[in-house]
Amino acid sequence: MFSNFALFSETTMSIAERKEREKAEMRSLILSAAHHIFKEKGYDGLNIRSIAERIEYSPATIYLYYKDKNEIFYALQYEAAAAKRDHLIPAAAIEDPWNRLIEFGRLYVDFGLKHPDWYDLLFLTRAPMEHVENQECWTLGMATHSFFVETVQACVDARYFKSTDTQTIAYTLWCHAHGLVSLFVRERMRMYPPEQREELAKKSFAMIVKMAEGL
Amino acid sequence: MFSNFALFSETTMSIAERKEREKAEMRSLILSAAHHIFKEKGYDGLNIRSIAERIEYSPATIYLYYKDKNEIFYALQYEAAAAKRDHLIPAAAIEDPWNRLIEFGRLYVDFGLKHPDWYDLLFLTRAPMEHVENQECWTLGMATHSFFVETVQACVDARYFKSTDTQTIAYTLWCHAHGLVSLFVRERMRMYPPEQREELAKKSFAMIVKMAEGL
DNA sequence: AGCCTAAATAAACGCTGTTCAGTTTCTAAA
DNA sequence: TTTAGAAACTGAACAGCGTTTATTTAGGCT
Repeated sequence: MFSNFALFSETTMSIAERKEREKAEMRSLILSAAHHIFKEKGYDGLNIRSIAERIEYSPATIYLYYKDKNEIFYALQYEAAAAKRDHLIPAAAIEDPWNRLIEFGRLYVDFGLKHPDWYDLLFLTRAPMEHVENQECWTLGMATHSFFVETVQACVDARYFKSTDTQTIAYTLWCHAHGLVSLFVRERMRMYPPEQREELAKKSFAMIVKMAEGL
Repeated sequence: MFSNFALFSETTMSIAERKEREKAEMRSLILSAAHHIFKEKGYDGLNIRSIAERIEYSPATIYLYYKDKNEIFYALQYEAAAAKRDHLIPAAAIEDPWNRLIEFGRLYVDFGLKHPDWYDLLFLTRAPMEHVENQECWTLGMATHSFFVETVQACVDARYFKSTDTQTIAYTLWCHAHGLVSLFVRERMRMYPPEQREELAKKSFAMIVKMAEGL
């Protein structure tokens, strides 16, 4: 009757460990399936049944490992955040803060244009943002953003700007980069001829750099 | 047998006119219902059945007046474009191109923050953009955008900038404003404390104006 | 071997956009 | 005024979605 309270035997322990490991493996199996489908068909083409089919389980099984589709969304958003961080890492090696800032910006835009789906997931998708603060992806995103702000701060400290309002400078530069990428990702560049679009983006990036020099 | 080819009688004509009028009235009835539901429940809360219920027709009837949900979406997008144009109109009265440009930008951001749903519909919603070029909303949006570019051109002509690259200047300013609004609309300002957000937007707008002065 | 728990699933629910066969309403000609 | 035909409208269904439930299957413990 009170067997629940008995200490675990060694075999029980190892079995419990295996169970836990299997649970984690199943979660990552589901996630990697979601990842693949997302990359192939985009977020719209991603649904529970297609995940289930790919891993050869029933749709209901998914719900034993993820509470709902949002949890999968959060996990995927974490992958996007990691991909973005990895893409930006090369900039961190640059010592001069000004050059680091420029390269960071260039890589940020580059990431957005090369991986529109990831960017979309991170910054453009409607999601239950009320809960995202508690998610890993949020923490990671904040860390990357902090790195950006710190680089701006380093530029301020090194007197690259006249202005010392680090937060506003960072935010303003981010707005530009985010706006630029967003117009591409959500296909609002159609008002420009296809062959002009990328050039316009490059010119605009160069222009914001010039503008920032005068700050 | 060939009665199809007979000339319409006068009564037939007037009836045909009434029919046409009724058709147009029905279309606008559907659209205004969609408009209301959209304003109350947002785009996600808008569906064919809710429109049908509101106008007291069956869902199938909707399809006699609009090909599919996308056509309603386009019509709604036109309303959003019209609302945006109306919001920006006051700027057109300002004679000095530089002040006109600033006010245009201020009103643009103001519109986005005051009507996030409209802004979303215009610039952030995933839509079958392949066909939107043929829609009225696109024409209207292009006209408003042209007004913006012309204002930048007027500033260039009046030597407000050293640079003469009108297109890139306009695009860069647009990127900033669009990015700023997008971060609000898609709730990515959560990394800043609520009470700081609007102030940051204002400061950033002031900063981009300052930056533009040095162009 | 038998019991209990945990894993997996088939089937359903309620929601969506959309279509179609069938009914009702209206109009034009006899 | 009657009647054939067209036009307007709708109930019911389909296929797809996220999610839940009752039930079956499998695995580990006594």
